[in-house]
Amino acid sequence: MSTSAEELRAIALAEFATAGYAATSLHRIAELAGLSKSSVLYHYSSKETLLEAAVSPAIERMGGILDTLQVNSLSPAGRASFLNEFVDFILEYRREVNLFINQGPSLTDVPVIDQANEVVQRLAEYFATNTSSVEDKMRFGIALGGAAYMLCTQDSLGVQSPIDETRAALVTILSELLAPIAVPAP
Amino acid sequence: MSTSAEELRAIALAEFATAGYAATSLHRIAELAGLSKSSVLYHYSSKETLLEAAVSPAIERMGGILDTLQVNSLSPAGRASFLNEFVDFILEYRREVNLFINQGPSLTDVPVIDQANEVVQRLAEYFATNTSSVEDKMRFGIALGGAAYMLCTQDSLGVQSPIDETRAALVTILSELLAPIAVPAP
DNA sequence: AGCTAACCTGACCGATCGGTCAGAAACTGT
DNA sequence: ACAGTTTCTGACCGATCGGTCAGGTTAGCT
Repeated sequence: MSTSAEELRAIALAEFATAGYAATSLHRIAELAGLSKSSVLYHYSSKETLLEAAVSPAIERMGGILDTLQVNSLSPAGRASFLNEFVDFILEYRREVNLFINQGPSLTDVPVIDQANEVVQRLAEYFATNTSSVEDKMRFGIALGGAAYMLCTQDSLGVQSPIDETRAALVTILSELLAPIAVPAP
Repeated sequence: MSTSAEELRAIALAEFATAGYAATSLHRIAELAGLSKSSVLYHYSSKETLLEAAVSPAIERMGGILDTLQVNSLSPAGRASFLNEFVDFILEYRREVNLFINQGPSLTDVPVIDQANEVVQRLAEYFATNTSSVEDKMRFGIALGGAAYMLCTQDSLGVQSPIDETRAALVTILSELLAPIAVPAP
């Protein structure tokens, strides 16, 4: 993998997440990378391929987390370790998660986005099956969408802090937010 | 105002919020309304005018709420009444808020979006000036972005409830989420 | 019926979109 | 120096974008 390819992937991810996939042109990505549009299409055979390269690592990582979740059941300790894993995930892949959350429902014709939607759906069901309460479902939605939003706009919100402090605060807030969601009796 | 104009406004708002402003074509809006693209441009002289018509009521309403806020200071009672006002606002204008939150930063060249960004900034400062804590700023971001996300995707999250129940749950969750933000001594 | 104004449309415009292709430029190992 | 591969580019294509314009259709008023 050449340096250009990896640089293009990073630029495309940032633009897709902030400006939107459909609203980001290959010309714009090329311009930011200091290349021509043709060069972008040399490294990635289509715009969709570029999107796939940008987001698939995040999908695989989250899929893996959810797989281990089915085995290691819903004990309180399992809950806490899952939350830690999830916070690490969302901190590393904040742009990807923001993209899935905001553009997933409207990009259903793109295969890789469908995979992402399925993963988000699995995550939602993990919480939804354990509660029939409307408030609890809302708690999950606010936690997921809120964390993705906040982490991608913390600059404009005046939040600037070392990542350790961000991580600790996020664990605190999400724990509190999701705590009322009932753990089923064993 | 003809029925077509109001119908176009509603359709455009829904499409702009879900698919994105840049990604939504006038042809698409016309198609959903059962009209031609030319007819859309008869009622609204440009795509930007249509966006303005779609979102300006929400901007004015939120601006009004923030104006009364500066007078009626930061007493705990004022806090609670503000939260109620804000929940009513975000329930009525959930599509508009979702649009501001997700597309505001990337549409700075559109004047009406700049107005919206200023309002969001005022709201952020209302919370930010009362706290220097990183965690508290993050609480505000999660509450704002999370509520906007959850209210616009509650269908796919399996949340279907009467609006009164949604409202009550939202007040509960946001109160809890924002409670730790310190109220300054009088 | 006749006039007016509101409403709607198809044809057309320049610009930009994603994508193709032939070939130039740069780097490699020999 | 040479050949081969990787990297990069400009010219070009059909499709779609937002927007203009001249003219057709409908409705109400006198």
